Amino acid sequence: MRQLTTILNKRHVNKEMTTDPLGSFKYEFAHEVNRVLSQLGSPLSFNLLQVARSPKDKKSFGLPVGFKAAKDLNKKPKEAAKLIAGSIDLSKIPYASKLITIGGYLNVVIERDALFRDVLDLAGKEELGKGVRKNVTVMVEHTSVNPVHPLHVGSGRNAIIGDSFARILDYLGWDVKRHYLVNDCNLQVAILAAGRSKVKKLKPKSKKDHWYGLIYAMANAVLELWKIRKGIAEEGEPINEWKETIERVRTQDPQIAEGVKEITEDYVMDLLKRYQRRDEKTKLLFRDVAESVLNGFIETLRRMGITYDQFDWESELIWNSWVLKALERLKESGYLEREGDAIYIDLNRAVRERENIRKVFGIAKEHLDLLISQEKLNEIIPPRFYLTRSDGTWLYTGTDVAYSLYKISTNANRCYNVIATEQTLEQREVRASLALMGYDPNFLIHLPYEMVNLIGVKMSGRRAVYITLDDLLDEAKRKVLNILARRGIKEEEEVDKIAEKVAVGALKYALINVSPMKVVQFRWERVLDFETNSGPFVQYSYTRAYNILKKVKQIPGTYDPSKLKSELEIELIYMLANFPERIQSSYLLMRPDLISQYANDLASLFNKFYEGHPVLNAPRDIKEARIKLVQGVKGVLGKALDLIGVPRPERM
RNA sequence: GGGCCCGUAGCUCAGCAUGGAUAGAGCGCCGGCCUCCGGAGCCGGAGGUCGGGGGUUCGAGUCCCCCCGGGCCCGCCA
Repeated sequence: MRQLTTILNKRHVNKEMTTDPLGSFKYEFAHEVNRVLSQLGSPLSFNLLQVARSPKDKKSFGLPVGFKAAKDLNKKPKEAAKLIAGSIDLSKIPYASKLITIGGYLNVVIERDALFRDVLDLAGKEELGKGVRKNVTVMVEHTSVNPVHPLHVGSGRNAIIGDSFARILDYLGWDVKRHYLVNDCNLQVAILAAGRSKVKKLKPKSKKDHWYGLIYAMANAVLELWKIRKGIAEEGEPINEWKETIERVRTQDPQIAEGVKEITEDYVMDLLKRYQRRDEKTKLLFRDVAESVLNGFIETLRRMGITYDQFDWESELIWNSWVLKALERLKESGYLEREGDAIYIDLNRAVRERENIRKVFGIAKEHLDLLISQEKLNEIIPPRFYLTRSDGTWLYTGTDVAYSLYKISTNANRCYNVIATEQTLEQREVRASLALMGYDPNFLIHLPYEMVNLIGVKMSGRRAVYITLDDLLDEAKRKVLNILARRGIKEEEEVDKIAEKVAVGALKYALINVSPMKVVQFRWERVLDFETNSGPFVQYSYTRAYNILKKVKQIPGTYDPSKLKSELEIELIYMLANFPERIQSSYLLMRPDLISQYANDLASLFNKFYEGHPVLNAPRDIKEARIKLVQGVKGVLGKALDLIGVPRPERM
């Protein structure tokens, strides 16, 4: 966390401050206070985040310097604040007009008109909080769902968070490359391929990812039942659930239920082995399956406005010898071991011997000694990190290490991996592998998120029990169309476009608006609720601002910001002024939900303003100022929607 | 058993990186507002031992420790 503060205090170094008027005020204020404190011999220091708006007078910003410095200066809080105030040079602080002390607080009264003017200008140009182009490439890997069944709400959360985070990085000035790892070399795909091989003659009857999802469930059911008969099934594989799965598939597609039968484990493993060895016939089977499902994904994701710069195929990592390059480097490290054809990294030894590996797992030397003496090291760190199976096929872990090697060979400066929290340990193991290969493990940054809990249903891809994104989008769209019909928007083509935008907004907002570290409690109603705190609510406010501006012939060149003096107007502008800080937070904390929360708050405040503040019908001077305000709100609201990937409708 | 995460209003969630100046939204419930830029809106009301207990501090929802409850991980699955 110390690191975070350091970043925040360095923010003034680049030119971004020019797009963050309030931030530059806060920074210089804290900086000036720090200067005086050190002059007075106090080691205390403040950062810009601590500068808070005064809830008392509403027009000043303050720091609790008196309370904090009381001891150092050997004075009461009030006197300490006054003493510090005496040496503050206001000319060093932009937008500062007056210094006051309230108890132990040292407050600066802001030059409101100047601040408002700068904020509104930047907001209107949609440049508030925008970073300068850095000419540094950053990679974001997200979605990367196994191509075995359609995208459901869980995978949707990944894609939406990942896409939003990429948009935030882009706005802040990085060149973002969005990558999708197509996992086509694992057991799940092999099971699907095995199923497909049993019904070669069938042609897809529905959207391909949905259709293949049925084959996948059927293949799983048949395989598990076979395992149960052979007595090699894992515990907790109840025969009934698999029979139910077969019936579920039968009701949707009897041909699949009839066609897919008798799949053995040996058959699946053999297929996988052949594919990884690039057997041409097997390749045709796997690629056809994986590409079909992936194309279904792409269609859905595209509908949601989520696109990628590159799709990286796991199989290519094997065939183009990235896995072998990784093995070579790991061999050089001396920690690569082998047990028959199963290859693994001796993590236990690596952790004991290598400081950089301990660092990846967050274990200090002293802690390590304690763990070793208590024989508890293996409880914390799995002793072996397997990369291949004993039949020589690559595990996901192995190709993931190779993938990391590939990533670091690009010109990217770092890579965010948007991956569920359940893979935290695996992500550390991969980072450790990167370190053993001689690279900086911090190149990879795990952006973790929790799962989606479908209330009342236990989702299972293997059993074809899930809510698909396609179904959610369609259902939301139906509801929007109903509302639009009542609102009298008739042009058919436009109605469809609007409904699509609103449906997408509703779904994306519902999945992004929770902190990534919390499990989303998902209900259909949540996506279909278009009231306050929803995507459509924010979109609605946006269209209100948009349509006011549309009726304005010309945005005034000059205006008087002091005409904006009602409490709501002032609050609105301060909220706009906070946007850059919000973006910074959401970047540093890897939390796109902070943007959606902000968008909702801004929309809500704007609606209140809208209710009681005529714009077009106001007297000329007030009208000019309010138009600038509306333009600023529209700009920031629009940009916030962009950052969370929610479309901007113009009517709805 | 060990590690990580979560616990704030009936429900779903902000607020915790910055300890500070009177704990916030939405949904649901109760009651109001469409001659006026779009009512997917606005206004008002009821509703809280911030999981519990210690500690640090002038001050703790926020920091530290212990405990309780829930989730995830500890696979030659991904």
